[in-house]
This record gives sequence, C-alpha cells and structure tokens, in this order.
Amino acid sequence: MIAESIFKSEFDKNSVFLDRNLIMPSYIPDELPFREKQIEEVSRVIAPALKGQRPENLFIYGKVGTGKTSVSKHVMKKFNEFASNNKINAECYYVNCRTHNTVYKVLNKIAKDIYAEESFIGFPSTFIYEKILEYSKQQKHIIFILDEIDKVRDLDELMYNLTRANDELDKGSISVIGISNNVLFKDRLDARTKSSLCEKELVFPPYNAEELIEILKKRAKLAFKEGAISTSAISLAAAYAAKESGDARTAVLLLLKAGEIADRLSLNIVEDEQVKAAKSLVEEEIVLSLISTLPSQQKLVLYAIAKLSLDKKPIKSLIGLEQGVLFSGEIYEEYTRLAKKFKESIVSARWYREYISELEVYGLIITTNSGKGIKGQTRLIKLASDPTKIRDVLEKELFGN
DNA sequence: CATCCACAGGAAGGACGGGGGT
DNA sequence: ACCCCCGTCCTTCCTGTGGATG
Repeated sequence: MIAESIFKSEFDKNSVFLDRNLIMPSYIPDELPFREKQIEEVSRVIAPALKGQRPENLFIYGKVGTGKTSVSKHVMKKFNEFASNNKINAECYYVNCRTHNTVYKVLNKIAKDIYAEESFIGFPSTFIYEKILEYSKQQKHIIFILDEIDKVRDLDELMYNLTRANDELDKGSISVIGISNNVLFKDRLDARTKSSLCEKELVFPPYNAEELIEILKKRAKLAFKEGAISTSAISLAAAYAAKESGDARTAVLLLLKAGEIADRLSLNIVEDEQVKAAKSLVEEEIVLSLISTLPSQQKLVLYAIAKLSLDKKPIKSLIGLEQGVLFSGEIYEEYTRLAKKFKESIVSARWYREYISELEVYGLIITTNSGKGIKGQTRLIKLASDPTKIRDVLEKELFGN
C-alpha cells in the first residue's frame, strides 16, 4: 500500500529532468567541448593502426574531471566504428584498472573482451597471455586503454608483458594508452616501463569557469526540460566547481543533485538555492564517507573534538576565543578519557599529533598555532563542519552496533 | 634575562603482516 | 615451504619554539 503510493506518486510527479541519465557523471556525451585538441591528438597517435602500423604507447595525465576518460572512450568508439566499417583489422579495448588492479585481472579482462565473454578465470596467466598473443597474431593491431593505470600493483610486469608481445608478433601489434591523475606515480616505475609507456605524453588541463558554464549548458539542455533550470543556477554550479579544481565531473554532479532536490520539493525550476543545497549535500557526503574510512582510534580523537566543541563550558577556552576552538592538550585528555571508558587502547601523545595533522589534511579540522595570549606553544583546533552532525555520525560509527 | 610551559615534530626502532623470491 | 624485505602503525626519546612568568 505504502510502496504502491510511492511508486504512483513517483510516476505521476513531473520532474525537472527530461532524461536524468544524460546528467549522470558516468554518461559520456557525443560532444566534448574544449577537448577538440585532445581528441585530435589521441586520434593522431592511434591512427597508424588503421594503416597496419603499430601506434606508439601514450600516457595521458590530467586531474579528475578533465575529460581523460571521456575523450579516450569517445576516440575509441570512433576508432572501432571506422575500423569495422572499412574492414580493417584494428581494435581498441578499455580496461578500468581500479577494479582490475593486478596483471592477472587486467589480462583476464582483456581476454574476456577479445574472446567475447568467454571466461578465463582460473587459468594461469601465461595461458591467458598466450591466448591474447594468439589473437593478435591474426594481423590484428590492438590498442588497450588502461584507465587509472596507477592502480595496477605490478605495472612494470604488465607493461613488460604487453610490450614484449610486439617482439613475438610480426604482423599484428599491441599498444597501450595509460591514463592517470597522478603524475608522481611515474617515478615509481622501472626506467624501461616508463620510457615505454610514455613514448607519447598528453596533459589535460583543468577547465576554467567559462568553459564549465558552456559544458553545463550543453548538458543541461540534454538532461533538463526546457526552462527547468535557470542560467544563474548553471553559472553558480560552474563557479563552485571551478573554484574547487576545474572539475567537470563534480560540476555535473552538482546539477544532478540540484535537480533531484528540486524534484523532491516539487519545484518546476532549479534555482541558485537548490545548487547551494546540492553543494552542501555533496560536501557532507564527502565528509561522511571520509569519516567512515578512518581507523577507530582516529574516530575517537575526532569524537573527542566534537564532544568538547559542544560542551557548554570549554575548559580552557578563555577570553576572546571563538566558541569551539580547542587546545591540543585538552583534546588529548578527553580522548584518553573516552578511550578508557570504552576500553579502547590509547595511542601515545606523539601519535595523537600525527592523527591531528592527518585530520587537518583531510579538511575535517582547522588548526592554528597559538599566538600571544596563550602560554606555551600549542595548536588551536576547531572542527571544520557542524559538530552536532559529526558527533552523531561518530556515535553511530563507534557504538552503533 | 633565565626559566618554565605546553606542546610540535624529527629520529630511531619495534611489532606485525603481506608479498616476492628461491 | 621458507625466509627476507618492506611498508604500516606505533612507541620512546629527543630537540626546538614562541610566548608567559618570576
């Protein structure tokens, strides 16, 4: 009965969305504004495969939401279309290394794609490797896109395997396009792997605010009903994302969430207010998921901070100090008290300081050095977001079950 | 000015678990 | 199967620092 009425009202409700799927961050639009040059470069690199030559390996670097994956997938699609339309023996495959994070998993995924869903799980990796080799021996020129390539644990071995294949092939070839948002990871690689993977390199710059506005406008036109989102709301979402990192992904996510909020409130048009609400919602989600990954000792420290922030009478916080600003020492005392109470082990004060530094890096707390007015040299610590919310979440996390 | 305070944060080293080599 | 090495997490010990205090 309840379920039915929810389904019915969900179904009847008019939404600001025309097609919600088109504004999911995972959706790849046909048009990729401001990435023409990158599309051209990637295409240029892999084009030799269409003439029966081995393309050079390519390394693509760029921060999150700069269009690396979208551009690669876009080019891959066009490449495969062109190859099959013209009956050319060239193919391009995509592997996300976040889930396929070992040599074995990557080889397996590749083999599975090549041999259309035939699974090789359980077979030794040399066998899988031979299978892949066998396939490309039919004069095939194959390109593998390895997304989030820095996640592969033994990348040296994988690259060695894939490049070695070319020595054993006389007609076909194998090339790799590696994608990463981490520049530093290159330094951890073997020199040979590095020079092989980075035969060509391409950097994707972040989008600026104007570009983000254009991108969002295009997307909004696809996903929202006409006039269902205001121009200023779009600009605001773009401005937020530009300020953070020039990340198109979060910009799009903001619009999606803002639309959902508008739907829930049965509004016909998405305004600035919903974008603002979406932003704090997204931020909150990030904070909450961050907290849940913390080790329990660190959760206790954070809990101590939240509890003290809410205390009516901050013990040491004296004249002129903002409410909720705490001393490092009093937090440590509270933490040890709590740890004893819940029969948890207690980390040393030294390690506690590491925890504090880490919490600051995560942006969960804000710290300043004590200046004049306070004796000794210590850190003043303040929670970065709402103490009540943090405390409640931590209570659930720590003692919930 | 010396001294104390209340810490910050570096260095060294111990326990432990996993992954890789033989 | 075994050992070794390495990274992680943590402790102990230590020196440094900026302001208050006598």
